Amino acid sequence: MTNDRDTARDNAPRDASSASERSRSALASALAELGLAIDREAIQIERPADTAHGDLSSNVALIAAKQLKRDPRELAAEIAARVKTDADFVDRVEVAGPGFINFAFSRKYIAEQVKEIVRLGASYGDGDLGRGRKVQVEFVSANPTGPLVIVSARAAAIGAALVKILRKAGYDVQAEYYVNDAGSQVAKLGLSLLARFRQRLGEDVPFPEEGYPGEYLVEIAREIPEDDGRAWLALPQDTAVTAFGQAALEKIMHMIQSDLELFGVRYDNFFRESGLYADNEIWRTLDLLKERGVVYGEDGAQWFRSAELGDEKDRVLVRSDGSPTYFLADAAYHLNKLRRGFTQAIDLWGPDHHGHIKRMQSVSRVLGAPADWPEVLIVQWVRLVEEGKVVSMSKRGGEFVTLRDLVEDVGADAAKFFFLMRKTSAHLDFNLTLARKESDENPVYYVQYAHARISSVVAYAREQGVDFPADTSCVELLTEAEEIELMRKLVIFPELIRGAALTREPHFLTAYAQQLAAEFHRFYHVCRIVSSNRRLSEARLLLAEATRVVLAESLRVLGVSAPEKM
RNA sequence: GCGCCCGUAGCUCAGCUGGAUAGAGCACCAGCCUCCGGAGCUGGGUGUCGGAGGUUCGAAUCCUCUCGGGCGCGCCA
Repeated sequence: MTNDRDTARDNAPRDASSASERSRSALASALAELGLAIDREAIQIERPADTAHGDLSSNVALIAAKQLKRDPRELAAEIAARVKTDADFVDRVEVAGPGFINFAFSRKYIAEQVKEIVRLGASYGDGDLGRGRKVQVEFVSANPTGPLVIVSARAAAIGAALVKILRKAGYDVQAEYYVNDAGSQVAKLGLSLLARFRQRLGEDVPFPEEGYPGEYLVEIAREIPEDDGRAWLALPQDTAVTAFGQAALEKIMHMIQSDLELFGVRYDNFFRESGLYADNEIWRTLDLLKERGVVYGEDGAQWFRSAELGDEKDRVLVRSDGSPTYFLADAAYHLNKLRRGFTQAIDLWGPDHHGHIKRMQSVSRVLGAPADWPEVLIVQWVRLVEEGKVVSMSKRGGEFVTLRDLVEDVGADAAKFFFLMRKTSAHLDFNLTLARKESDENPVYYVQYAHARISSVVAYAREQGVDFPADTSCVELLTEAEEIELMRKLVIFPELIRGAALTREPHFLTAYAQQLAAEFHRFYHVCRIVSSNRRLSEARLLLAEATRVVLAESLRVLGVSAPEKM
């Protein structure tokens, strides 16, 4: 998946005061002094994996050495000698390894960041990457033919997290659910419910072969007022099926919405496919495609020339019986999105739909969309694993393990956190045994525990008369290795949000939350927060609070609660 | 046959768009509470990064081929 559309060539502004920009500027001046013409944006700044290599690192000397045919270490030394930095920012610039130039933040700089976190609170890490651009994330959009199942639960967790991450990164985001309430499955649903209703009346009727056999339709049949149902049965067959289909649809959509609510996932909009028919948007979309010369008739059907646009073959838009395909409806839907002004539409689809990406992008392109619009993320399958063994997801009567079953089993927090631990495109083994555990083995509790522990310590400190000081200069007293490591972990949070937004990958945040919790526990174990040394106590309290702020914000974007007590 | 995703420690997976000595959790073993929450901390790793070539100063990462697993290729949605 291309996810670099917001990188340098997109000219996304960066905070000039950010650490990487300050380092970039220092390197750019040094390079200019040496008469080396290197584009400022080509200077790569990265965060070394090993903290012994400093806080920021640049490989610019390695790149330049190649062009100049020079020894990289020698060149790096020349550049490093000319790098001018403020002692309030960096106190060490070193050459290491094959020719990296490493920057180590000064204690003062790191202390400033900690104060900044406490001052800003939840808005710490908010970025301007999106510059307020309108983007849409469409996710789940499961057909309203039954309750939400596990793969939809994963999509719900990922979509909701993505929405929050993108908002934090400065995008104007809309969360949308596309309701397929117009296709042939509504007729199947109608036939199924009609049969269930007649069965409820005691009639011995067979269940339709193509129907939805789930138990939920038996329950829905029971909920229909008997007089209504009988009246529908008296209608001509087609009309009766439609009536039952509509009734089933509304009940099921209601069920889906309450499942999503139970899971803590909110949408800004539920977009109904049927609206595209009511307003004739389907046919106007077809007309537009015809105008653009990409439609032809064959065998009585209307075809889209997708093969010429990168798809495997041409696709049917209108069947020979005159009815539109799902593909045409989807094209109309995406045209509708485009007209709503989204600079990017991010669609989360199941892996069984990956073959549709090319045709959806090419038809959108013809309708005026930019390249890679929509951007489709494939949410890979989930397997449930219990006691080391794969659990069958299907239950008796053609039902599947639902989102509701999962939430009732392990809780919404654990479910979401586990779904977000892997990258979206990777298969996920959901360890039910581990997710159920309320102990240290469970990563969700590990992170939440750190948050609760800090909340408790802050309360204890206040009881002891230690509170956040007005004069925060005491933070510079924090010099223990565990304190420094914790602070270093805290200050990368804004970059982490930016990275997760760019790559559309929430799993960076679950990993980060675990690492931050671990750094805090280490710090807590070694450094007593409330002690007889008042200034030091205040400093450590500020550090604990900064950690709490960042943990809470990480959990918030993941959709997981940050409890003060457990 | 063609296309997409995935092969990294016993298991489940990270690896930040090509960097420095490949990491984490789980499991297993051994330790640590007179003290702010022990749901915690510390120590313990002989990995053909599926395999083979290639590009590069540098490859788990990019390219080609190949083996294995999943999914898809409908006038269904």
